[in-house]
Amino acid sequence: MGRRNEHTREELREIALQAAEHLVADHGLAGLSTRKVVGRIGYTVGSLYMVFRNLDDLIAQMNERTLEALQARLIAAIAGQPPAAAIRALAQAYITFALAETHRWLAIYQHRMPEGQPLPESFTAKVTGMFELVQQQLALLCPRRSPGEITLAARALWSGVHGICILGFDQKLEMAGGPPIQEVARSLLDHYLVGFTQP
Amino acid sequence: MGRRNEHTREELREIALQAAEHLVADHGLAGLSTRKVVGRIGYTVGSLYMVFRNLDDLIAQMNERTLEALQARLIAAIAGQPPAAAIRALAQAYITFALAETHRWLAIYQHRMPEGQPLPESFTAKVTGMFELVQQQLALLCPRRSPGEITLAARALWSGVHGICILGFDQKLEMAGGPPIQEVARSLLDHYLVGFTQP
DNA sequence: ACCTGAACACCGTTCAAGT
DNA sequence: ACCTGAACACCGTTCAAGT
Repeated sequence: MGRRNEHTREELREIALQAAEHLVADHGLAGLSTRKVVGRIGYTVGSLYMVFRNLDDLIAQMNERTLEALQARLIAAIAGQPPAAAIRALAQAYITFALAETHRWLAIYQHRMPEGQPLPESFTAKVTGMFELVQQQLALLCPRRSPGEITLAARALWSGVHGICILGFDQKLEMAGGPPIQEVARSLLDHYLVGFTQP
Repeated sequence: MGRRNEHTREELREIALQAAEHLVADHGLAGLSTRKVVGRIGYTVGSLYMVFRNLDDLIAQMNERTLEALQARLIAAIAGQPPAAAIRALAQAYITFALAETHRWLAIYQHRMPEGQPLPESFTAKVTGMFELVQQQLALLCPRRSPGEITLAARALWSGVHGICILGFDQKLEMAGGPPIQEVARSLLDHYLVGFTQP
């Protein structure tokens, strides 16, 4: 036993995160466990703790990678678009990602750090960065509005789109026969922006 | 052992649900377990399965009671209010409940039934009932709008308010220094309704 | 230094056995 | 009929021991 050195620390981290992502994509966050991760990569439980502080740390790092993928799609979606179209493109890209990567996207919000422990700063930084994409386009669209008003509107719209996705996937607000979430989001943006862009 | 008959089935169900509610209120859904529930009520694990199908069933029933409490507050909030004020009152009452009963309210959305298993019909019925409160007030406010438009608007607004609460409590969209969620919700409703009530 | 695997304290669920 | 408590298969985490 011991000392195999088939992988560097960084390689071990990478294959563990990939294994975790596969497990979550297939069975949701509840289907993830340390033992299943190491089972997939041919290591034993203990070795995970060489690379991650614990399971919560692994999940946080996995979710951070999901955020990176999401942000890349968002940035691609607004490329070259004027502000009004960009805001709609951001919402649609968010929904498209949530629809395509449902389990991985859900895991971002399902996971909660234990009581006192905060998320790593790099994590919150990525969330803030994504949020600023909306804020920038809103500021371009409504140059007369104060920074405070822009922040408020960005939060209202982004939270709104997120809520539409969350409740759309839960069985909680059963969508059977209801309007598709793209249309709900479009309604939210269109009507809100009418009110917000007016004098 | 066996055969104590200190409680009827219904009483056992009641004290178990109360114990579960206390555990969740104090430590969140993650702090709930069958063993902790029976520890609190002086029974052993096996006895839980006389009254609940499994832990998921217990949680679903607990969440249904939370929905009942929430709905009661919502109904009280709109009493005697004209439609426009009633819609704002619904949003504020939802936020107030989420702020006061954060863990129990979060548990409604954190819990997910295993793969195939759907939520009991009584559960989805209560969600639908709550949702219809919004729909009714919107229909009163905008009698010209078609039922389809009313449904779309109700879903957009209710999902929006929900998303504002969810992201407000997550560290995910860090609220530090940001506007309070009541104000974000007010912004969402005000601007949306300007656009929606216009010709 | 790297990795194992046993150990520990938990967990959900089942079920033979007791009253 | 009601309830127990042992049993089973899982889980996250730690750490002495091996190379």
